[in-house]
Amino acid sequence: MTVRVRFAPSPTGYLHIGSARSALFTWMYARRFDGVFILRIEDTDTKRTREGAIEDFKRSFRWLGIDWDEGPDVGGPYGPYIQTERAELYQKWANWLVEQGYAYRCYCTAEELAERRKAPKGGKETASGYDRRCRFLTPAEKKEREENGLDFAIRFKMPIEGSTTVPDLLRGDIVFENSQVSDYVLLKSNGLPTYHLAHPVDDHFMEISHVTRGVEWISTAPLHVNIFKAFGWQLPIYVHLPLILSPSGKGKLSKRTQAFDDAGHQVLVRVEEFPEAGYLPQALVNFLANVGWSFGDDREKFTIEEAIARFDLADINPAETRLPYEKLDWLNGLYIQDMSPEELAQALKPYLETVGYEVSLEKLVFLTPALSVRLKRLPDAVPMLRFLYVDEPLKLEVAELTDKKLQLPAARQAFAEAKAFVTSVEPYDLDHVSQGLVDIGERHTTNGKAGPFLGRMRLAVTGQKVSPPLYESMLAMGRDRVQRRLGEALAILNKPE
RNA sequence: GCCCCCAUCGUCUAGGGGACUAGGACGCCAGCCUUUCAAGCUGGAAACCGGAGUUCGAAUCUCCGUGGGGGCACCA
Repeated sequence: MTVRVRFAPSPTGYLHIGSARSALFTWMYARRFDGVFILRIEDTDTKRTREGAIEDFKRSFRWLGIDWDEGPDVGGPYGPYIQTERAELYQKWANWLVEQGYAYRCYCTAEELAERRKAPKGGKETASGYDRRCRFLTPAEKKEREENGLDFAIRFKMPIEGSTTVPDLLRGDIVFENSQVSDYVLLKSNGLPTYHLAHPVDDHFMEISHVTRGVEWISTAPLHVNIFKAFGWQLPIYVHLPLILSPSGKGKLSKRTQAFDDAGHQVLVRVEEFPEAGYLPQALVNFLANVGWSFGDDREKFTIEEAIARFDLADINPAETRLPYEKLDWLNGLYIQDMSPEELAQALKPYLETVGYEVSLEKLVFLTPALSVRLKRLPDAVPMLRFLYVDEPLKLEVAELTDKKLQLPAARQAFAEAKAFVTSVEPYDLDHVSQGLVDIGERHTTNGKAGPFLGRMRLAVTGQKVSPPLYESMLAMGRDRVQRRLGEALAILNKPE
């Protein structure tokens, strides 16, 4: 069987991280089995359609590295791929269902329906949603409504008795009592289809082999199965993908969930938020593929190609899940370490520039190797590199410049020597600077180790608790500024107590 | 309320009747290393939701609870 799968967003919002995972799984499956991945736009709710949404989706997909073989701008033999452009097709098949006795016209207005829905929900005997009243109109009543030119929607005649089995790849057969399923609207009174009609029609004519969609569709799946049966079309393989829950586990993850989880991690929901937050697409993709699916040999970090080679929809864990954001940070850090100094410097530049730093790529490339291991997200570099771009007086206490093993008189002595050393050392490079400072440190600490001194040095030179390693930082700052800084440090140390 | 789905460490997961003393990862804790912070290395705490049943044997199969989730629109 040819694998033809699709991702079908409605252009109302942005690409949700959960949808992105569903799309990723679907796409991986197509790539694994040399299938076709289709992008279809479900824009039949014209009131909710947002200008630019389609472009936003595409941008997010491109960033993630998900490409599509058929779709709005690439075309394909099964187009058009935008549902509003297929309106006639849906109308034709809706009418066919009416003619064949599988569907009927409903003249109830939206207001009437809303009013009736306010009444308490029925018990076991009643189908949810709609009471099917227009299904049983007498010929006279029907004639009267037609003559009055009433607007109508087309509803499916759901079998009232018996049961319907929905085969699901991840859960096996799911059986529903038909009485539980309402006569859903297929074609709205404005002539556009609902999802319930568009899904069978499009997925049939686009020859979709596997319908991947969220679990929220399970409850209407028996309707879909019956529509396929009425049309006499072959049922696709249904794969209802598990939902992503909010970090608290209360309800699904949405734009409205809390901004931070219990561990203080930022809860990002829209794919487009990830690049600006400093996540790498490889890391996000790796991360998403690892939630609800696992590589199989305890490996957590893998390339998308490696994952595709082993991926199967049937291996997806059907349980709902939360996103372990702290694991994303860890993975992202690993991918940052994989970048070359040049790549990382380039990637860091925009973040530094947005806060107004004047970035020299050359200096950045020099510092980047020392920096990369301590970044989880790209913008983490901004506070760490502050000392390089912001020249401000040192604000430190004496206590911060001394140590148990480097008490006040020794600290004064050591810093004085360091200042003199920095002024005179030739050449001013990594080897000489490090040797000289280690030597000074070893001579002044009580334990004869440079460590305590070098730690105070870092603080004095960068003014920061967290920074790249000392020597690299000193070289990047330049001799003059380091000298000046050490002078300030000395002044603090020499201040009368 | 009714229907449906799901259930292993805090979180993401492996496991699908015996190889389970339940494995890995993140996070957490401790130690080592160390120029702070990281990284790295070593070690540690940490789970089969409960109860029946089937079976010589159940984390794995069945049932009943419980908990969580989803659905009950002329939205998708």
